[in-house]
Amino acid sequence: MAFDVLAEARRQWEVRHWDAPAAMTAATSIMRVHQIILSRVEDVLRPFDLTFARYEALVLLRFSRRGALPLGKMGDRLMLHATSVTNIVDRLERQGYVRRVPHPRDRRTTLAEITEDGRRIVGKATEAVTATQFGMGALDPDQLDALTDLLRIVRVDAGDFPG
Amino acid sequence: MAFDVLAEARRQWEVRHWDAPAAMTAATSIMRVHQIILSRVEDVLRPFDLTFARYEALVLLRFSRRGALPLGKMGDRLMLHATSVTNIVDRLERQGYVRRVPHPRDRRTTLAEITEDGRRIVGKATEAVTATQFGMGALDPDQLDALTDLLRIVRVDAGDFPG
DNA sequence: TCAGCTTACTTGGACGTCCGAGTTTCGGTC
DNA sequence: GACCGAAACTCGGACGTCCAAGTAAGCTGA
Repeated sequence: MAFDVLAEARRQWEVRHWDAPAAMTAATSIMRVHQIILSRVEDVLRPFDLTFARYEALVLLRFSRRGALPLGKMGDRLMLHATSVTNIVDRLERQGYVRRVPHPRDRRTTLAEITEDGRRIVGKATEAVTATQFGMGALDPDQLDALTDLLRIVRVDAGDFPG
Repeated sequence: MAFDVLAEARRQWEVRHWDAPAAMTAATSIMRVHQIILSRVEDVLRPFDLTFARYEALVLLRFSRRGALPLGKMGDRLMLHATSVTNIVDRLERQGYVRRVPHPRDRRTTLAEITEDGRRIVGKATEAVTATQFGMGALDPDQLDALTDLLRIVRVDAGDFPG
């Protein structure tokens, strides 16, 4: 592509005097960069037979004290619906990276526990992903933090946390 | 949620001396804000029976000179695979917002043409979406542009356009 | 104690995205 | 003029996400 399609979209938007061109452009940029990062990270994860969603879930379990968390808590931390967590844990379990374990005291609750294979793969996958800087190698650390700070404002506004 | 799960993830990441914590946090923030924006915009679009993807496609056709574009060109502009465009045009056509028209000279090519209904709905939908500032009302225009500028660097790096 | 509300997870279905593979058509080359 | 690679689109399948609805289990209060 020889030109910036988002800049062109904004130009058209402004020519027609439509509202909120800056917000439109920023939102569309987010959509596009999301797509870029996801694509780059998943290219690197593919040899491990992992997607970004499953990789994140494994990292979460790897970081937890006992290597196990209730599915509901996983949904809170990953900010996913319960159904998405069920789906992800299903697949990870089929791959042998995770095991479903009943909660010792609450029979409603299921724990997902990372296996030895899971620990091994998350280590290797992390090496590969960090080597690509999560697809954001074009930004220096200050720019990355500036970006994170701007995005935090949107997250607070959405009620992710008090701020 | 009473705390910033991404800040907590970064803390854990750094405690273990894993690499590229700033990139990890920025990438994860993008993922989350993408989800927030998409959810907010689609909430507003739901009454029109549109998704963001289909809305964007309609806007693109609305902006085009003849109200019609080859599917391939739509894919370039929207940065989507050909199969995604086929899917979106299928649905828009079923809704009566778009019509498939054969290309006058190249029989391989199909044009998607916006209908009168399509023009009407895109106007109404745009009013609704801009009223919500594309879910980014928490940022002022300067911050939106700063965000767009940072994201542009990633897009150029990914080869979206020469820069 | 037990009825009713809440919590935790699963199921079924819709949607958008991608990939790989296939069909039709175009166009340049020999 | 025929061949062969390239271009444009479609099809089938996988995946992740969401929503609505359903089931099982815990909890609360009269």
